[in-house]
Amino acid sequence: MTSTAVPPPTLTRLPVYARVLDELVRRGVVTASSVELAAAAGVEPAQLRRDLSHLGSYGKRGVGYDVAELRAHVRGALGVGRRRGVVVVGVGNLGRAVASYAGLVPRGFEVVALVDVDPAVVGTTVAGVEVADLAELPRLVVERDVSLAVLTVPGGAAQDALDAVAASGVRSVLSFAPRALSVPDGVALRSVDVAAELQILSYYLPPV
Amino acid sequence: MTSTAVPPPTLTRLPVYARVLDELVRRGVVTASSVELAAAAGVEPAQLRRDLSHLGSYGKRGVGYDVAELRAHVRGALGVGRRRGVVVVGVGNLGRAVASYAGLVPRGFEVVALVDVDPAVVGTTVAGVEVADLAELPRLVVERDVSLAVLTVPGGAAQDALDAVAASGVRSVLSFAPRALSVPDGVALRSVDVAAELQILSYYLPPV
DNA sequence: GTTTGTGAACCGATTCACAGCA
DNA sequence: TGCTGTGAATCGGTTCACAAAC
Repeated sequence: MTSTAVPPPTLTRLPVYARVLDELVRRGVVTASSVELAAAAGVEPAQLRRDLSHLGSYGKRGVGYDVAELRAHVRGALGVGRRRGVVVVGVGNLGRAVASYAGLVPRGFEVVALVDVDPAVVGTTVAGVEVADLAELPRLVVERDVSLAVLTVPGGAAQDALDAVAASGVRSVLSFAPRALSVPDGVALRSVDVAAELQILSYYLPPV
Repeated sequence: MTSTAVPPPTLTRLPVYARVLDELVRRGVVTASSVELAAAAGVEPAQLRRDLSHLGSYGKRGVGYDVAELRAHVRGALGVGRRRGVVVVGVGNLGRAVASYAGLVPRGFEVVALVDVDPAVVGTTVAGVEVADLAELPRLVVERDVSLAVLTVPGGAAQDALDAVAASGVRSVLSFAPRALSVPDGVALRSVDVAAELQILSYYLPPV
């Protein structure tokens, strides 16, 4: 099976596999079976084999997978081959935390721009990047080769922020705002809602 | 259909419905149909009706749903009827952002404890709460009635942190660490991985 | 008339189990 | 022999479409 579209559930697991393969490369492991990889990733072996089959046929029967080769293919499928510029929209506590997050660089992401609408924040420097006004966004996106946006604005500002980043040419957006957003054409949006995650976990707590 | 187990996909949508219903209550809306609710939540009407049917039968045919009543049932199903104490484990940038996040209180969550292992951080105050040593966790969980933990520790410390919160009696955990974690018995774990989200979004970017 | 709640059909992902290859 | 890749079976969620209820 060659690279036709990857099913969404598989896509969400690819970063996990990429992380596992990174670790194996770091430890100098050359070959790994689906059983070993699946155990490290926390999935079933059949699931992992099916997932990988959507990318191509990179294993050897009786042997397993070449770790370095497989990692290259997983990375290739995710499009994380090269550095990606990220703009953080909304420089509050969460925006600052994202801008300072050390886990991005090793995965190929670099926060190259920060924007906000608050004059008290614009002009300050966070994680080595000067905060610009939201109006500068279209220019920054072009000049600094921004591929992705992270929205860390209050819920009420999220739709405007999404429209603004879309208008400036960014097509992939990660939102932390607790809102259902109307997604402009051609834009890929993923959302993380911390309060919602806690509410989901509350379901499993013993009742009152 | 009465409240047997709620399917996981439905469970992830309930917080969205809760938010929509909050907004309608705020605007003084008394009744809403599945079509209206679904549009506000960004799902299909049939999906919403099926989801709600897992909670019980609270609509009136020809009329729709009583907004206040439905909200009470959704909240009840999520177990967000009353305030829940939260401990934040790991007081770095992200931990501070979570502790300061204004979106938690309106949804019934209160950060009542912060712990870290770094002596430079222990003893400082963040968002009105003094940071304690990780060793204090079992005592704090009991004394401050902690129901949920948020792990904002480096990846390498995540498994230990999870084991520690589980040992101290917390059964619901939200982790921000980019690791596959082995989950202790009886613990519900959800994970948010910001770098993984960006990698998933990278898939949709134009190739190199 | 309107709208819910739900069987039934559909669709897609997961899992099984084994043929095929190293 | 050992392990992959994948048809086939299975499982579960989504969507359709309509009878029942208001």
